Amino acid sequence: MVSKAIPDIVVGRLPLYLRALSFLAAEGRQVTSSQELGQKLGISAAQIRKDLSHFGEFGKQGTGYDIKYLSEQLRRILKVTEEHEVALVGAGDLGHALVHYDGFAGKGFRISVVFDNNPQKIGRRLGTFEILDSESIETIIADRGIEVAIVAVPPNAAQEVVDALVRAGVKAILNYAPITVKVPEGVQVQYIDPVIHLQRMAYYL
Amino acid sequence: MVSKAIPDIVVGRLPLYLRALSFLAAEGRQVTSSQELGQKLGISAAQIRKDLSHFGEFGKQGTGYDIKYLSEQLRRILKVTEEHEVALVGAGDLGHALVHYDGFAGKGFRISVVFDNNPQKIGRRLGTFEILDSESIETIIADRGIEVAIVAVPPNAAQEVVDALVRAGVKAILNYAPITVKVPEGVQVQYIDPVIHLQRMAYYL
DNA sequence: TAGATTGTTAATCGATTAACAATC
DNA sequence: TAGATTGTTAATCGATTAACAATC
Repeated sequence: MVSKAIPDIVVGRLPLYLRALSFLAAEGRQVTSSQELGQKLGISAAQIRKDLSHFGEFGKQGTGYDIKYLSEQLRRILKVTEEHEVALVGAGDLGHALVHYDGFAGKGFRISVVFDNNPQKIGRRLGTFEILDSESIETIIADRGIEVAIVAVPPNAAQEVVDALVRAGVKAILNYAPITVKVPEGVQVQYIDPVIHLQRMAYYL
Repeated sequence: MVSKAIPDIVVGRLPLYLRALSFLAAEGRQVTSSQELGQKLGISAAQIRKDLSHFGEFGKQGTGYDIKYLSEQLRRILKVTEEHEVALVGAGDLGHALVHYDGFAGKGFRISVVFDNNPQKIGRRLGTFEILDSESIETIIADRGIEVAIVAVPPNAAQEVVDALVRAGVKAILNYAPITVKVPEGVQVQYIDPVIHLQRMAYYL
Protein backbone atom coordinates (compact mmCIF):
# COMPACT_ATOMS: atom_id res chain seq x y z
CA MET A 1 0.00 0.00 0.00
CA VAL A 2 1.19 3.44 -1.02
CA SER A 3 0.55 6.49 1.11
CA LYS A 4 -1.73 8.96 -0.65
CA ALA A 5 0.19 11.42 -2.78
CA ILE A 6 0.19 15.01 -1.62
CA PRO A 7 -1.63 17.32 -4.05
CA ASP A 8 0.81 19.43 -6.01
CA ILE A 9 -1.14 22.53 -5.18
CA VAL A 10 -0.47 21.89 -1.49
CA VAL A 11 3.26 21.40 -2.09
CA GLY A 12 3.22 24.67 -4.00
CA ARG A 13 2.04 26.58 -0.94
CA LEU A 14 4.61 25.21 1.47
CA PRO A 15 7.37 27.55 0.24
CA LEU A 16 5.04 30.48 0.86
CA TYR A 17 4.46 29.34 4.41
CA LEU A 18 8.17 28.95 4.91
CA ARG A 19 8.85 32.39 3.53
CA ALA A 20 6.26 34.00 5.80
CA LEU A 21 7.69 32.13 8.79
CA SER A 22 11.18 33.38 7.95
CA PHE A 23 9.94 36.94 8.07
CA LEU A 24 8.21 36.40 11.40
CA ALA A 25 11.37 34.80 12.76
CA ALA A 26 13.40 37.76 11.54
CA GLU A 27 11.07 40.01 13.53
CA GLY A 28 11.96 38.03 16.62
CA ARG A 29 8.60 36.31 16.89
CA GLN A 30 8.42 32.87 18.54
CA VAL A 31 4.89 31.68 17.85
CA THR A 32 2.22 32.23 15.21
CA SER A 33 -1.19 30.86 14.30
CA SER A 34 -2.86 29.61 11.15
CA GLN A 35 -4.97 32.74 11.29
CA GLU A 36 -2.01 35.10 11.34
CA LEU A 37 -0.18 33.24 8.61
CA GLY A 38 -3.31 33.19 6.50
CA GLN A 39 -3.81 36.89 6.89
CA LYS A 40 -0.26 37.62 5.80
CA LEU A 41 -0.56 35.38 2.75
CA GLY A 42 -4.15 35.97 1.74
CA ILE A 43 -5.01 32.33 2.40
CA SER A 44 -7.66 30.98 4.77
CA ALA A 45 -6.58 29.66 8.15
CA ALA A 46 -8.47 26.44 7.50
CA GLN A 47 -6.50 25.84 4.34
CA ILE A 48 -3.19 26.29 6.08
CA ARG A 49 -4.13 23.83 8.79
CA LYS A 50 -5.41 21.38 6.21
CA ASP A 51 -2.26 21.70 4.13
CA LEU A 52 -0.01 21.09 7.12
CA SER A 53 -2.12 18.13 8.25
CA HIS A 54 -0.96 16.22 5.18
CA PHE A 55 2.47 16.02 6.73
CA GLY A 56 1.87 15.70 10.46
CA GLU A 57 0.86 17.67 13.52
CA PHE A 58 3.03 20.70 14.06
CA GLY A 59 0.93 22.93 16.28
CA LYS A 60 -0.46 23.08 19.76
CA GLN A 61 -4.11 23.72 20.55
CA GLY A 62 -4.75 27.07 22.09
CA THR A 63 -1.25 28.28 21.25
CA GLY A 64 -0.49 27.90 17.58
CA TYR A 65 2.79 27.01 15.89
CA ASP A 66 6.33 27.42 17.14
CA ILE A 67 7.87 29.37 14.28
CA LYS A 68 11.32 27.85 14.49
CA TYR A 69 10.00 24.31 14.78
CA LEU A 70 7.50 24.64 11.93
CA SER A 71 10.16 26.23 9.73
CA GLU A 72 12.48 23.31 10.40
CA GLN A 73 9.75 20.85 9.56
CA LEU A 74 8.86 22.61 6.33
CA ARG A 75 12.51 22.74 5.30
CA ARG A 76 12.77 19.04 5.95
CA ILE A 77 9.60 18.28 3.98
CA LEU A 78 10.73 20.45 1.07
CA LYS A 79 14.24 19.00 1.22
CA VAL A 80 15.89 22.38 1.54
CA THR A 81 17.73 21.80 4.80
CA GLU A 82 20.95 21.43 2.82
CA GLU A 83 21.85 23.60 -0.13
CA HIS A 84 21.34 22.06 -3.55
CA GLU A 85 23.94 22.93 -6.14
CA VAL A 86 22.35 24.69 -9.08
CA ALA A 87 23.64 24.85 -12.64
CA LEU A 88 22.92 28.08 -14.47
CA VAL A 89 22.76 27.99 -18.25
CA GLY A 90 22.91 31.37 -19.94
CA ALA A 91 25.36 34.10 -19.01
CA GLY A 92 23.40 37.06 -20.38
CA ASP A 93 21.82 39.90 -18.44
CA LEU A 94 19.48 37.58 -16.63
CA GLY A 95 22.25 35.13 -15.80
CA HIS A 96 24.23 38.04 -14.46
CA ALA A 97 21.33 39.08 -12.23
CA LEU A 98 20.82 35.52 -10.99
CA VAL A 99 24.48 34.99 -10.14
CA HIS A 100 24.45 38.16 -8.09
CA TYR A 101 21.06 37.55 -6.52
CA ASP A 102 21.39 37.26 -2.76
CA GLY A 103 17.96 35.75 -2.26
CA PHE A 104 19.13 32.15 -2.65
CA ALA A 105 21.27 32.24 0.48
CA GLY A 106 19.90 30.05 3.21
CA LYS A 107 16.93 29.00 1.11
CA GLY A 108 18.34 25.69 -0.05
CA PHE A 109 20.06 26.56 -3.32
CA ARG A 110 23.42 27.81 -4.46
CA ILE A 111 24.47 28.42 -8.04
CA SER A 112 27.69 26.50 -8.47
CA VAL A 113 28.39 26.38 -12.19
CA VAL A 114 27.60 28.59 -15.18
CA PHE A 115 27.38 27.67 -18.86
CA ASP A 116 26.99 29.60 -22.08
CA ASN A 117 27.38 28.66 -25.73
CA ASN A 118 28.81 31.97 -26.88
CA PRO A 119 32.53 31.61 -27.71
CA GLN A 120 32.95 35.27 -26.74
CA LYS A 121 31.85 34.42 -23.22
CA ILE A 122 33.26 30.96 -22.64
CA GLY A 123 36.33 31.17 -20.41
CA ARG A 124 35.44 34.63 -19.16
CA ARG A 125 34.07 35.29 -15.68
CA LEU A 126 30.55 35.89 -14.48
CA GLY A 127 30.84 36.96 -10.87
CA THR A 128 33.13 34.39 -9.30
CA PHE A 129 32.40 31.75 -11.95
CA GLU A 130 34.28 30.85 -15.05
CA ILE A 131 31.77 30.54 -17.86
CA LEU A 132 31.89 27.00 -19.22
CA ASP A 133 30.99 25.79 -22.70
CA SER A 134 27.40 24.55 -22.96
CA GLU A 135 28.84 21.58 -24.85
CA SER A 136 30.16 20.34 -21.53
CA ILE A 137 26.82 20.45 -19.72
CA GLU A 138 26.29 16.72 -19.87
CA THR A 139 29.66 15.62 -18.56
CA ILE A 140 30.14 18.27 -15.90
CA ILE A 141 26.66 18.18 -14.42
CA ALA A 142 26.58 14.40 -14.43
CA ASP A 143 30.05 14.23 -12.82
CA ARG A 144 29.07 16.62 -10.07
CA GLY A 145 25.70 15.02 -9.52
CA ILE A 146 23.83 18.31 -9.90
CA GLU A 147 20.06 17.85 -9.89
CA VAL A 148 18.80 21.43 -10.20
CA ALA A 149 19.27 23.87 -13.07
CA ILE A 150 18.16 27.30 -14.15
CA VAL A 151 17.70 27.98 -17.85
CA ALA A 152 18.23 31.60 -18.85
CA VAL A 153 18.85 31.33 -22.59
CA PRO A 154 16.91 32.64 -25.60
CA PRO A 155 13.73 30.71 -26.46
CA ASN A 156 15.16 29.08 -29.55
CA ALA A 157 17.94 27.45 -27.54
CA ALA A 158 15.88 26.42 -24.53
CA GLN A 159 14.62 22.98 -25.58
CA GLU A 160 18.08 21.90 -26.63
CA VAL A 161 19.55 23.04 -23.32
CA VAL A 162 16.80 21.29 -21.41
CA ASP A 163 17.47 18.08 -23.32
CA ALA A 164 21.13 18.23 -22.36
CA LEU A 165 20.28 18.92 -18.73
CA VAL A 166 17.91 15.97 -18.66
CA ARG A 167 20.54 13.70 -20.15
CA ALA A 168 22.93 14.93 -17.46
CA GLY A 169 20.50 13.78 -14.79
CA VAL A 170 18.93 17.08 -13.77
CA LYS A 171 15.55 16.54 -12.10
CA ALA A 172 14.35 20.10 -11.50
CA ILE A 173 14.51 22.93 -14.03
CA LEU A 174 13.56 26.54 -13.54
CA ASN A 175 12.97 27.86 -17.04
CA TYR A 176 13.09 31.58 -17.77
CA ALA A 177 12.72 31.04 -21.51
CA PRO A 178 9.19 31.81 -22.66
CA ILE A 179 8.42 28.42 -24.13
CA THR A 180 6.86 25.23 -22.82
CA VAL A 181 9.54 22.58 -22.94
CA LYS A 182 9.21 18.82 -23.21
CA VAL A 183 10.73 16.72 -20.45
CA PRO A 184 10.38 13.07 -19.54
CA GLU A 185 8.30 11.88 -16.61
CA GLY A 186 10.05 12.49 -13.32
CA VAL A 187 11.65 15.77 -14.32
CA GLN A 188 10.08 18.88 -12.81
CA VAL A 189 9.87 22.17 -14.70
CA GLN A 190 8.74 25.51 -13.41
CA TYR A 191 8.37 28.60 -15.56
CA ILE A 192 9.11 32.25 -14.97
CA ASP A 193 7.89 34.56 -17.70
CA PRO A 194 7.10 38.15 -16.75
CA VAL A 195 4.99 38.63 -19.88
CA ILE A 196 2.60 35.89 -18.81
CA HIS A 197 2.05 37.59 -15.46
CA LEU A 198 1.67 41.03 -16.98
CA GLN A 199 -0.82 39.85 -19.59
CA ARG A 200 -2.83 38.10 -16.95
CA MET A 201 -3.13 41.30 -14.97
CA ALA A 202 -3.86 43.38 -18.07
CA TYR A 203 -7.20 41.58 -18.36
CA TYR A 204 -8.36 43.42 -15.26
CA LEU A 205 -7.25 46.87 -16.38
CA MET B 1 -28.00 41.70 -14.11
CA VAL B 2 -24.27 41.19 -14.22
CA SER B 3 -22.61 38.77 -16.60
CA LYS B 4 -20.89 35.96 -14.72
CA ALA B 5 -17.31 36.77 -13.84
CA ILE B 6 -14.64 34.77 -15.61
CA PRO B 7 -12.70 32.53 -13.20
CA ASP B 8 -9.26 33.93 -12.55
CA ILE B 9 -7.71 30.57 -13.30
CA VAL B 10 -9.15 30.77 -16.81
CA VAL B 11 -7.78 34.28 -17.34
CA GLY B 12 -4.42 32.98 -16.19
CA ARG B 13 -4.30 30.44 -19.00
CA LEU B 14 -5.12 32.85 -21.80
CA PRO B 15 -1.57 34.25 -21.99
CA LEU B 16 -0.28 30.70 -22.37
CA TYR B 17 -2.63 30.11 -25.27
CA LEU B 18 -1.53 33.36 -26.85
CA ARG B 19 2.12 32.46 -26.44
CA ALA B 20 1.64 29.05 -28.03
CA LEU B 21 -0.28 30.63 -30.90
CA SER B 22 2.54 33.12 -31.46
CA PHE B 23 4.97 30.26 -31.86
CA LEU B 24 2.72 28.47 -34.29
CA ALA B 25 2.28 31.67 -36.28
CA ALA B 26 6.05 32.14 -36.34
CA GLU B 27 6.32 28.68 -37.88
CA GLY B 28 4.03 29.83 -40.65
CA ARG B 29 1.05 27.80 -39.51
CA GLN B 30 -2.46 29.05 -40.32
CA VAL B 31 -4.76 26.79 -38.34
CA THR B 32 -4.59 24.77 -35.14
CA SER B 33 -6.91 22.72 -32.94
CA SER B 34 -7.66 22.51 -29.25
CA GLN B 35 -5.97 19.14 -29.31
CA GLU B 36 -2.73 20.45 -30.74
CA LEU B 37 -2.65 23.45 -28.44
CA GLY B 38 -3.35 21.23 -25.47
CA GLN B 39 -0.55 18.89 -26.37
CA LYS B 40 1.92 21.73 -26.63
CA LEU B 41 0.87 23.17 -23.28
CA GLY B 42 0.17 20.03 -21.32
CA ILE B 43 -3.51 20.98 -20.96
CA SER B 44 -6.53 18.96 -22.06
CA ALA B 45 -8.25 19.90 -25.30
CA ALA B 46 -11.59 20.03 -23.48
CA GLN B 47 -10.24 22.58 -21.05
CA ILE B 48 -9.01 24.85 -23.80
CA ARG B 49 -12.36 24.76 -25.56
CA LYS B 50 -14.15 25.38 -22.28
CA ASP B 51 -11.89 28.29 -21.41
CA LEU B 52 -12.38 29.93 -24.79
CA SER B 53 -16.15 29.40 -24.64
CA HIS B 54 -16.30 31.91 -21.78
CA PHE B 55 -15.50 34.63 -24.27
CA GLY B 56 -17.21 33.57 -27.48
CA GLU B 57 -16.95 31.17 -30.38
CA PHE B 58 -13.63 31.39 -32.13
CA GLY B 59 -13.34 28.09 -33.96
CA LYS B 60 -14.92 26.19 -36.79
CA GLN B 61 -16.19 22.64 -36.46
CA GLY B 62 -14.12 20.14 -38.34
CA THR B 63 -11.34 22.66 -38.90
CA GLY B 64 -10.16 24.18 -35.65
CA TYR B 65 -8.98 27.71 -34.96
CA ASP B 66 -7.53 30.26 -37.33
CA ILE B 67 -4.29 31.13 -35.55
CA LYS B 68 -4.17 34.77 -36.54
CA TYR B 69 -7.82 35.36 -35.72
CA LEU B 70 -7.71 33.62 -32.35
CA SER B 71 -4.52 35.50 -31.46
CA GLU B 72 -6.22 38.78 -32.25
CA GLN B 73 -9.20 37.87 -30.13
CA LEU B 74 -7.05 36.83 -27.19
CA ARG B 75 -5.06 40.04 -27.42
CA ARG B 76 -8.28 42.00 -27.41
CA ILE B 77 -9.65 40.06 -24.42
CA LEU B 78 -6.39 40.48 -22.49
CA LYS B 79 -6.18 44.15 -23.48
CA VAL B 80 -2.72 43.80 -24.93
CA THR B 81 -3.44 45.04 -28.45
CA GLU B 82 -1.75 48.31 -27.55
CA GLU B 83 1.40 48.53 -25.49
CA HIS B 84 0.98 49.52 -21.87
CA GLU B 85 3.64 51.78 -20.46
CA VAL B 86 5.39 50.12 -17.55
CA ALA B 87 7.21 51.79 -14.68
CA LEU B 88 10.21 49.91 -13.36
CA VAL B 89 11.27 50.53 -9.78
CA GLY B 90 14.74 49.30 -8.90
CA ALA B 91 17.80 49.84 -11.05
CA GLY B 92 19.90 46.96 -9.74
CA ASP B 93 21.01 43.85 -11.57
CA LEU B 94 17.47 42.68 -12.05
CA GLY B 95 16.32 46.09 -13.24
CA HIS B 96 19.20 46.05 -15.67
CA ALA B 97 18.13 42.66 -17.03
CA LEU B 98 14.51 43.77 -17.34
CA VAL B 99 15.36 46.97 -19.19
CA HIS B 100 17.38 44.99 -21.70
CA TYR B 101 14.91 42.12 -21.96
CA ASP B 102 13.60 41.85 -25.49
CA GLY B 103 10.69 39.61 -24.58
CA PHE B 104 8.28 42.46 -23.91
CA ALA B 105 8.27 43.64 -27.52
CA GLY B 106 4.97 43.05 -29.20
CA LYS B 107 3.48 41.46 -26.11
CA GLY B 108 1.64 44.52 -24.86
CA PHE B 109 4.15 46.15 -22.53
CA ARG B 110 7.01 48.61 -22.76
CA ILE B 111 9.12 49.85 -19.88
CA SER B 112 9.02 53.60 -20.16
CA VAL B 113 10.39 54.96 -16.90
CA VAL B 114 12.86 53.76 -14.29
CA PHE B 115 13.15 54.72 -10.62
CA ASP B 116 15.66 54.04 -7.86
CA ASN B 117 16.19 55.52 -4.43
CA ASN B 118 19.99 55.29 -4.43
CA PRO B 119 21.53 58.79 -4.77
CA GLN B 120 24.51 57.14 -6.50
CA LYS B 121 22.19 55.97 -9.25
CA ILE B 122 19.68 58.79 -9.58
CA GLY B 123 20.46 60.84 -12.68
CA ARG B 124 22.60 58.13 -14.22
CA ARG B 125 21.46 56.00 -17.14
CA LEU B 126 20.10 52.48 -17.25
CA GLY B 127 19.96 51.50 -20.90
CA THR B 128 18.27 54.44 -22.59
CA PHE B 129 16.57 55.63 -19.41
CA GLU B 130 17.59 58.26 -16.95
CA ILE B 131 17.14 56.81 -13.48
CA LEU B 132 14.64 58.94 -11.59
CA ASP B 133 14.34 59.45 -7.85
CA SER B 134 11.85 57.07 -6.23
CA GLU B 135 10.55 60.11 -4.36
CA SER B 136 9.00 61.25 -7.64
CA ILE B 137 7.10 58.01 -8.27
CA GLU B 138 3.76 59.46 -7.27
CA THR B 139 3.85 62.62 -9.34
CA ILE B 140 5.45 61.20 -12.47
CA ILE B 141 3.42 58.02 -12.72
CA ALA B 142 0.19 59.84 -11.97
CA ASP B 143 1.01 62.54 -14.55
CA ARG B 144 1.74 60.01 -17.24
CA GLY B 145 -1.22 57.84 -16.40
CA ILE B 146 0.87 54.69 -16.06
CA GLU B 147 -1.12 51.72 -14.77
CA VAL B 148 1.46 48.93 -14.76
CA ALA B 149 4.64 48.66 -12.70
CA ILE B 150 7.42 46.21 -12.01
CA VAL B 151 8.97 46.18 -8.54
CA ALA B 152 12.58 45.02 -8.47
CA VAL B 153 13.78 46.38 -5.14
CA PRO B 154 15.04 44.66 -1.99
CA PRO B 155 12.33 43.10 0.19
CA ASN B 156 12.55 45.71 2.93
CA ALA B 157 11.72 48.49 0.47
CA ALA B 158 9.01 46.70 -1.47
CA GLN B 159 5.90 47.53 0.57
CA GLU B 160 6.77 51.19 0.64
CA VAL B 161 7.33 51.25 -3.13
CA VAL B 162 4.07 49.43 -3.69
CA ASP B 163 2.24 51.96 -1.52
CA ALA B 164 3.63 54.80 -3.60
CA LEU B 165 2.69 53.05 -6.84
CA VAL B 166 -0.84 52.50 -5.59
CA ARG B 167 -1.16 56.15 -4.61
CA ALA B 168 0.04 57.05 -8.10
CA GLY B 169 -2.82 55.06 -9.60
CA VAL B 170 -1.02 51.88 -10.67
CA LYS B 171 -3.45 48.98 -11.04
CA ALA B 172 -1.15 46.07 -11.88
CA ILE B 173 2.12 45.28 -10.13
CA LEU B 174 4.62 42.59 -10.96
CA ASN B 175 6.58 42.09 -7.76
CA TYR B 176 10.03 40.47 -7.83
CA ALA B 177 10.60 41.14 -4.14
CA PRO B 178 10.12 37.99 -2.08
CA ILE B 179 7.37 39.30 0.15
CA THR B 180 3.60 39.32 0.04
CA VAL B 181 2.54 42.94 -0.21
CA LYS B 182 -0.69 44.57 0.85
CA VAL B 183 -2.69 46.40 -1.80
CA PRO B 184 -6.23 47.74 -1.84
CA GLU B 185 -9.05 46.01 -3.67
CA GLY B 186 -8.84 46.56 -7.39
CA VAL B 187 -5.06 46.47 -7.59
CA GLN B 188 -3.58 43.32 -9.09
CA VAL B 189 -0.29 41.86 -7.89
CA GLN B 190 1.65 38.99 -9.36
CA TYR B 191 4.78 37.54 -7.83
CA ILE B 192 8.00 36.24 -9.28
CA ASP B 193 10.31 34.57 -6.81
CA PRO B 194 12.71 31.95 -8.12
CA VAL B 195 13.21 30.52 -4.62
CA ILE B 196 9.52 29.65 -4.34
CA HIS B 197 9.66 27.70 -7.61
CA LEU B 198 12.90 25.95 -6.71
CA GLN B 199 11.67 24.93 -3.27
CA ARG B 200 8.48 23.60 -4.76
CA MET B 201 10.44 21.38 -7.11
CA ALA B 202 12.86 20.32 -4.39
CA TYR B 203 10.02 18.45 -2.72
CA TYR B 204 10.08 15.95 -5.58
CA LEU B 205 13.84 15.39 -5.55
C1' DT C 1 -10.91 27.45 34.71
C1' DA C 2 -11.81 30.24 30.38
C1' DG C 3 -10.09 31.37 26.07
C1' DA C 4 -7.77 30.15 22.12
C1' DT C 5 -6.42 27.34 18.45
C1' DT C 6 -5.40 22.97 16.51
C1' DG C 7 -6.46 18.82 13.50
C1' DT C 8 -10.13 16.66 11.18
C1' DT C 9 -14.62 15.68 9.28
C1' DA C 10 -18.31 16.65 6.39
C1' DA C 11 -20.37 19.96 3.36
C1' DT C 12 -19.79 23.06 -0.16
C1' DC C 13 -17.92 24.93 -3.93
C1' DG C 14 -15.59 25.14 -8.24
C1' DA C 15 -12.77 23.16 -11.85
C1' DT C 16 -11.89 19.49 -15.05
C1' DT C 17 -13.20 15.91 -18.00
C1' DA C 18 -16.04 12.97 -20.89
C1' DA C 19 -19.28 12.70 -24.19
C1' DC C 20 -21.83 14.08 -28.06
C1' DA C 21 -24.93 16.78 -31.11
C1' DA C 22 -23.98 20.21 -34.37
C1' DT C 23 -21.72 21.36 -38.37
C1' DC C 24 -17.82 22.71 -41.21
C1' DT D 1 -20.41 12.44 -48.22
C1' DA D 2 -17.10 11.08 -44.44
C1' DG D 3 -14.03 12.74 -41.19
C1' DA D 4 -12.80 16.05 -38.01
C1' DT D 5 -13.44 19.26 -34.49
C1' DT D 6 -16.08 22.65 -32.20
C1' DG D 7 -19.08 24.38 -28.24
C1' DT D 8 -21.73 22.79 -24.52
C1' DT D 9 -23.88 19.82 -21.15
C1' DA D 10 -23.70 16.75 -17.48
C1' DA D 11 -20.82 13.93 -14.65
C1' DT D 12 -16.82 13.55 -12.15
C1' DC D 13 -13.23 14.92 -9.60
C1' DG D 14 -10.70 17.62 -6.39
C1' DA D 15 -10.02 21.68 -3.54
C1' DT D 16 -11.75 24.83 -0.17
C1' DT D 17 -14.39 26.06 3.68
C1' DA D 18 -17.17 25.68 7.82
C1' DA D 19 -17.74 23.68 11.96
C1' DC D 20 -16.42 21.58 16.13
C1' DA D 21 -14.50 18.20 19.43
C1' DA D 22 -10.15 17.91 21.54
C1' DT D 23 -6.95 20.04 24.31
C1' DC D 24 -3.25 23.24 25.48
